[in-house]
This record gives sequence, structure tokens and C-alpha cells, in this order.
Amino acid sequence: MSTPREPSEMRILSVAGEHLRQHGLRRFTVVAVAEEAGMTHANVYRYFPSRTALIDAVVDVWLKSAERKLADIADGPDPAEDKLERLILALAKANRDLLHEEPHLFAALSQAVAKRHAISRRNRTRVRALFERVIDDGIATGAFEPRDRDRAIAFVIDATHRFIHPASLELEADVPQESVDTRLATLIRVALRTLATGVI
Amino acid sequence: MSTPREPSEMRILSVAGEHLRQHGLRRFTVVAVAEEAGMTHANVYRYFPSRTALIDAVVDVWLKSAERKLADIADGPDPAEDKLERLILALAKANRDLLHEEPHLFAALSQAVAKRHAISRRNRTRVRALFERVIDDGIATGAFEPRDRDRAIAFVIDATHRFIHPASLELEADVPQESVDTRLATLIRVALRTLATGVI
DNA sequence: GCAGTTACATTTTACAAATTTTGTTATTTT
DNA sequence: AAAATAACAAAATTTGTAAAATGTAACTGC
Repeated sequence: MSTPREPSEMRILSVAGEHLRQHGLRRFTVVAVAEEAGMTHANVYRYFPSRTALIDAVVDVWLKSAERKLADIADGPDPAEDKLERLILALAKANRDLLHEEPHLFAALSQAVAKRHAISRRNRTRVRALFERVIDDGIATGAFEPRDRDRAIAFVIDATHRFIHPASLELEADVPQESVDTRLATLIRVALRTLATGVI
Repeated sequence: MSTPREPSEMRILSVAGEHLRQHGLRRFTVVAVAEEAGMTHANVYRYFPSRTALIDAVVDVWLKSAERKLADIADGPDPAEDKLERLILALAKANRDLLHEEPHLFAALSQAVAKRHAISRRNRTRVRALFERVIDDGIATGAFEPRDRDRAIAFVIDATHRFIHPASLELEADVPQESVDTRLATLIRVALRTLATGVI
């Protein structure tokens, strides 16, 4: 899955991560990263084809780490209903926490999503696959009985969009967490009930 | 409700509308609008306190026109279910059509919403009130039976957010209309069913 | 031949000066 | 008195240019 990285590459990636988190996209320069990594900037280009690719690599580390947590939930032994609920909650929480705790990194992710970079498209595909897996799981065990499986998947993703997509999360940055949590809980309850009762 | 406007004010507003639609926010200048309206820019300030206020006035004309259509639906004699469905569809369509047919005006609206200008906050309040009215109507006639009215209203707005909010619509600009329509139809069906069956 | 540098062309960014636009006030016009 | 302008300060934008950063290629040392 992920390519094993050489020590220099790891060092660059780690320094780049610090720089991005501390200084943000605007002030992030390959020259500064290279200097702090103890090399000239030209050498950075031996490992990363461009500044954008380096930034994307940093974001990708975070995305992959978030994905692993989601995969753990999706692959767990629990009932599909529980897993779907936890999947949605974990995804919403991961993104929302990033927004508040690492705003610069969040901004980089947000831009990668907005500009449809490969890392974000692939992440989207994989996360969607997790949703599909859990919903298929629920269908297999009889917990979910949608008439149209694909439509059911699209429904869950569309309905929770507001609490998951970076562009939507930014809009609610100042809304009290508690209120958001309540509303999301309502939405999840409806989604689960809908999947269970074959309305779709 | 809306202040009757003087002829000069109307002329400025109309020229400003053309300029905004044709040239976009960036190239929109009070000087150019004034020139085309046959006056000096200082005179524009007799009617509009600032460039931003003038732009907002243009956007507000569109918002008010959209609101009137929505109010017609909400105040109609039809069953609350039908009205709620048509309200959501009309709102989604109005915004989506604006995105495709008047991209510059859409961008101005988008910015007014993002920056929480008074016109957009008030529009949001009024549109929300229409939703409340229709849902209350449905509760009164027994068509809807939510356990918690406020939660039900929030649910409908959150669930349809993806198809209504400018920031979300921009993300899907290139998705085929047909696909979007299908997904929105699914969401509306679920929302109506949910309101009807007291899950919330 | 791999990890790195040096040297250099190209592209961005940063900054200062000039210009334009914004917004205000005093004045003119009707 | 209402509608408009002229004149002006403050703010924003544009323009041109120096500096810095990005990206490439040829070269060095291990």
C-alpha cells in the first residue's frame, strides 16, 4: 500500500509537516524545509517532484492515519449499524478536530480537496469504499434492507455531508460542538432507521 | 417590506447589476457604474453607503425574488408534504441555476454568505421561517408528527444542506444535473417519511 | 550509482511608486 | 431642499523591479 520511505525522505516529510503546521501554506517554502532538514533545496527534489507534491505528501500522512482508524471500525466484529454510526462519528470528529487543532493543516487538506488533488480523490474513494463495505455488511446480515444499494450509499454520504466535508465544516467552525453533535446524532439515527426499513 | 426606490437609485442598482453579472466582483467599480449611469461616483454614495453595500443590494434583489417564489409555495393551499418537497426543490434549483447561468452573481452571493453579510443572514432567517411554517403546517394537519419540532426543522435543513448551500453547490458544479436530481429526490423522500413517522 | 551539491534558468513573491478607487465634505445647480 | 458635482484624503490596486523560491541539469564525492 504505502511505499517504504528512505531516511532522508522521512526527515524531509517530517520537517515539512512541522513547517506546514506552524507556518501554514503561504509561508511554507521548500528552501526553508531543506535548510531545517540539513540539506540544499535541490536535494528535496530528489524525493518530491514539486512543492505541491511535498505538501500533498504531508496531508496524505494525516489522511492515511485517519483512514486506518476508520478501517479499524469498518473491519470490526460489531453489528453494521454500530459500525456505520461510529464510522460517521469518527470521520466527522477527525475533520472537525483537525479544523480546530491544526488549522493550517486543515487549510492544506481543504485546498487539496477543493482542487481535487489525487491524494484527496483517492482518499475519497477509499473512505467511500469503507461506507460501502459496512452497508454491504449490514445488508448481508439483514440489518439493512435498502431497495437500491447504490442509492442508499449515496444517501448516507449526502445526508452527512454537512458534518464531514471540509468546506461545510468551515462554515460551522464557531457553532458550539454540543449543538453540532446533537444534530449529527439526529441525522445518524434517521440514516440508520432509513437503511433498516427499506424506504430507499 | 422593501423600500420604494427613487429613479436614480433604481438606475444605479440596475447598472450595478449588469456590471456585476458581466465583469464579476473583482472588476466591479463604483466609478465605472457611476459613469455608465451618467453621473459621478460621488453621487452613487448618496444612495448606497459603500461599494459593498451596492453589491449586496444587487444580490439582495436576486435573493428577494427567489424568496417570493418560495413564499408562494409555502403559502399555497397544498398539503404540507407537497409544499416542503417543492420548497426544497425550488431552493436547490434557484441556487444551482444561478451557479450555472450567472456565475459572477453566484460568486457575489457566495461571498456574502461566507462573510455573513446582513443580507445573507436575514435571507437565511426568512427562508428558515418558511421551512418552519410549512413544517408547523404539516404538524397542525397531522401530516407530520415529529417528537421534537425544532430538531425536525434542523434535520431537514442539515440533510438538504449539500444541495442548497452555495459552498456545497460549487463542489458539485460539474456533476450531471440528472444525478444530483436523483440524489436530492431520495433525500427529500427520506425527509418526508421521517417527518411523517415521528422518528425524530 | 546513490546522496548530495553547485550552478543556473524560470517562476513567484515582496516591495515601493504610481495610479486608481473609495469614501467624505464642501459647493454648485436646479 | 434635493440632486448632483468638484475637490480631496485615505485605501486599494496596479505596475515595475529586485529578491527569493521553484525546478532542472550537470557535476562531486563516497
